[in-house]
Amino acid sequence: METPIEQAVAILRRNQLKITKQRQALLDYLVTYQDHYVAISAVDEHMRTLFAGMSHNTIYRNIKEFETLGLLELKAQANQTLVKYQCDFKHQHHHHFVCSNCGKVTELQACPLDEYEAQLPGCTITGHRIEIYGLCAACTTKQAINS
Amino acid sequence: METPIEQAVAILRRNQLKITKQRQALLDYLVTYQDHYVAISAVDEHMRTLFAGMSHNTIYRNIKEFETLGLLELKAQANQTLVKYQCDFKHQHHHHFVCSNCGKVTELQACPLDEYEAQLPGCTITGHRIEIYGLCAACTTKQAINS
DNA sequence: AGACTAAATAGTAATGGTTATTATTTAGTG
DNA sequence: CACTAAATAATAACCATTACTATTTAGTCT
Repeated sequence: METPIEQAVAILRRNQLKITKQRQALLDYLVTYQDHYVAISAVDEHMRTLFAGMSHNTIYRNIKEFETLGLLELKAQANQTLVKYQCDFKHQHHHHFVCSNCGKVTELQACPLDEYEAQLPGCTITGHRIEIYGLCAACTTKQAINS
Repeated sequence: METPIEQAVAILRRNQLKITKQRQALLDYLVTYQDHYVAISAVDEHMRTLFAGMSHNTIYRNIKEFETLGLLELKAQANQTLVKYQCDFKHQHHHHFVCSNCGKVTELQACPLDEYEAQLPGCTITGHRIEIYGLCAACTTKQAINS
């Protein structure tokens, strides 16, 4: 039974990337956010307090590399980019519900792409993104109590 | 038969916003992109060549105001924000197909929200976004010819 | 174990989209 | 025409991200 980090390290090796302390530290941190999006700049700040002397460049570069390997998922937001650990190495197709209070991500089943495809004759579909926003069950309950 | 700009101006008045030269110029420009997303920074650059002395602040502030009025639609992208004129003042619910070559936006019918809602017991859904990417019919044809 | 080499990193500075600040101007109103 | 709140111009600042380059290091080969 491989841990997520062991799986990730295996993927790095498979792609001839060196297993540096910095990359391991990054993975260790990101794996704690498997189902939440975090701002890359917050990851940057955190890593640089943990390891004084770690360079911005290293963090941003590795996050991008990890994304191309499928280890992470990136998402553009106003003024910054969010990152989430991608535990699903099989790349199963799914979509997301994102809690706007705590940031928790829930995977959703079902995909209506076929229905839309029928509305786009002659077009070439290369990708799509479906995202639902709101409060997760826990945050919905909390909100009800505090009001 | 009101033009889109007349409609927009009416909305500004209705919200006690002043009809300035700058706002009119912005609307005039944005209305030419009714079905395409443009980078706000590109709008900024364009407006400042057309009207020397127009301030960044004025452009960004007004675009945000227009968005809250429902005149525009904003979309976060890596490193910048895109804007699209929202001609649909009735706020009919729909989703988008975006051509990644020419930027053309096609509105799509149908929304699978109900299906997803059933997967989120106890949650509060506040919004959602569905976007499909690819090449529009015209760009698909062009690509076929050039290859 | 030691040497080698390409890859990775640190340290620093720059970039660029966006926002803040404040004095000045202006649209709408009476 | 005068008045006033709102809007703008002209900066400068902010801050996430990227660029640059000298130095270090992981992996490999003896």
